[in-house]
Amino acid sequence: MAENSTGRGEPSRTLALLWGEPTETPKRKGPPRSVTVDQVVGAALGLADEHGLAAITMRAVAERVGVSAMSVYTYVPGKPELLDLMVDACYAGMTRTPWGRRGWRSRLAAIADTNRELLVAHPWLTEVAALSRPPLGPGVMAKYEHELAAFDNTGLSDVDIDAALTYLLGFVQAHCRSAHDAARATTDTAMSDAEWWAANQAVLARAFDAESYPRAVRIGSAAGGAQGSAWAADRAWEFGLARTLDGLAALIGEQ
Amino acid sequence: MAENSTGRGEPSRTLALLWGEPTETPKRKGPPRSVTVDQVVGAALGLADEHGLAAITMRAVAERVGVSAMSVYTYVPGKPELLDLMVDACYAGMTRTPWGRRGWRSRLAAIADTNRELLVAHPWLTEVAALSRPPLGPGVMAKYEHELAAFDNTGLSDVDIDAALTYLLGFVQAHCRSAHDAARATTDTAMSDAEWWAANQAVLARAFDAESYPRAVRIGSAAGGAQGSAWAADRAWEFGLARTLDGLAALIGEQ
DNA sequence: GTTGTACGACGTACGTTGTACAACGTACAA
DNA sequence: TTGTACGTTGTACAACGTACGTCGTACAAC
Repeated sequence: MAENSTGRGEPSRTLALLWGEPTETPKRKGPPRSVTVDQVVGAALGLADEHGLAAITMRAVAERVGVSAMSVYTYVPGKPELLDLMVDACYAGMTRTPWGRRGWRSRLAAIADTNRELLVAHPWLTEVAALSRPPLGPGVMAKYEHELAAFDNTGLSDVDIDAALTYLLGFVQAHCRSAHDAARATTDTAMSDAEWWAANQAVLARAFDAESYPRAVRIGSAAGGAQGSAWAADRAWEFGLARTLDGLAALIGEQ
Repeated sequence: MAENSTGRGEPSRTLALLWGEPTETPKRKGPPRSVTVDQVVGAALGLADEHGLAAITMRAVAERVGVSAMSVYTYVPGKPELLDLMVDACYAGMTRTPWGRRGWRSRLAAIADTNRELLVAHPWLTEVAALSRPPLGPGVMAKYEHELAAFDNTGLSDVDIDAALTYLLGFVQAHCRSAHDAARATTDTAMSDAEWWAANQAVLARAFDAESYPRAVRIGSAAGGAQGSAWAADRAWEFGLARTLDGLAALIGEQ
C-alpha cells in the first residue's frame, strides 16, 4: 500500500459498491455469502475508531467479521475501495438538520461544529486524503448538498460557494488533524506532552544560545507549555473559527 | 512503522543530532566512519524530493550513500529520528530576509508565500505531522523566530501571536496538502483527473437521482471540472490567502 | 436424479517494510 | 603485542497487501 487516500480503485466497481450494487440478486451460484459488505465496512470502522487507521489490516477486518483474510476480497476489491466505503459511510451517518432562517454565519459555524464532531468521533478521517477524488457515494453527495445549501441567499457565485466551503472545511480538517496528531503523540510514545517538553527544555537550555531566539523562547514557552491539553485545543478552535468566519465575512458582507 | 510524524525518538539523542552532536570527537576507536550524518540526511531528502515520502526506506537511503542497510543505524537511531533531521534541514534551508518597514499584511503574505514555496519544493512535508512536537533544531528555531518577528508592532499578545501564526501556517499546510494529494492521485492511479471525472460521471448519471442533489450537481460539476489543474490550485490559493488575511485583519485591525 | 459450472472460502506464498541480533574486522590505548 | 570499543554487514523475524490454486457448495440444464 502506497498511501491512505480515496479514489484509487476502478471508478465503476467502486461506485457500484457505494450505491448498493444491484448485483445483489438473491439467486447466485455457489455457497451463500456468510457476511455482507456492510458488515465488512462496519468491522473496519470499528477497528479504525477504536485503534486508529493503522489497525485496519485486511487480516484484522477478516477476523472481526469471522472469515479468513482472503475472503474479504470477495466483498471488496481491495483496501483502497474499503477506505472509500468507510469514508462515505461516515458522511452518511451525520445528522443534517434543515437550515431554517438562521444567518449565514450561524450556518457556517454549524457546519464547522458538525464536521469537528465527526472528526473527533472518527479521528482517523483526518489522516485520509479524501478531498481530491472523494468517493462519490450517497453519504458524500448528501453532505455536499446539505452544506452547499447553507450558502443559499449569500449572493455568492457558484465558484465562490465551492471555494468558501472548501476553505471552511479545510480549516476544520487542519485543526482536527493537529489535535489528533497531538493526542497520538502522547499515546504512541508513552510520554506525556509535559514530560516531552521538560526533557527537551533541559537539554535545550545548555545546547543553544537563548539570546539568538528571544521571541521563540518567550512566546514558545508560553504557548508550548499548555500545548496538547484540551483547553489549548478548544482555544485554538475558537480562535481559528472566528478568524475563518471573519475572513468569509469580508467576502460575503455582514447582514 | 506506525506513522509519519516527528518527535517519536528519545529527545536527548534527537537533540544531540539536531544541534550537531559534540560527540564528533576526531579520535574514535574502530574503523573510520565511511559517511556522515549530513550525507545520510541528504540522501533521504533527495529520495523524498524525487520520489515521495514512501520512497524513503532505510535500505534505499543506505544504498544511496553507499553503505549497507544496517549501517545507517550507526548514524541515526531509527527512521523517526531521520525524519526529524530531514524536517529541520528543510526549515534551515529557507531564505529569511529581514522584515524592514513593510506592514503586517505584506509580512504575513510573505510568510505564506515562502512556506508555500517550501511545500512545493518538498511536497512530502505536507504528509509529515510536524506541528505537535516539532524537532527543536536550529532550522525550526530560526524559522519560528523569524516568523514571530513578523508580528512585531501588531499589538497582539504573545498568546495571540502564536495562535495567529499557527493559524496562518495551518492554512498553507492544508492548501498544499490538498494540492499535493491531487497531484499524487494522477500519478498513482495512472488516470488523469479528467478521465476519472468522466468515468465517474458516466456511471453516476444513471446510478442516482440528480434532482435530489440540485446544488451538488450544479456547483460540483462546475467546480470539479477544472479541479486538479494548476489554474484551479492558484485560484484556491489566492482565495484562501485573502480570506485568511482578512480574518486576521479583524483581530489586528487595519493600519 | 445426474452432471456441469460458477462462485465463495481458504491456505499458502511472495515481496516489502523496519530493525534486532550476532559475527567479523578495524584502529586506538595500554 | 594485546585488549577493547566500535563500524560494518548478513541473516532473520514479524507484519503488511494480495496473487494464486485448491476445494467444496449450490444452482441450472438435462
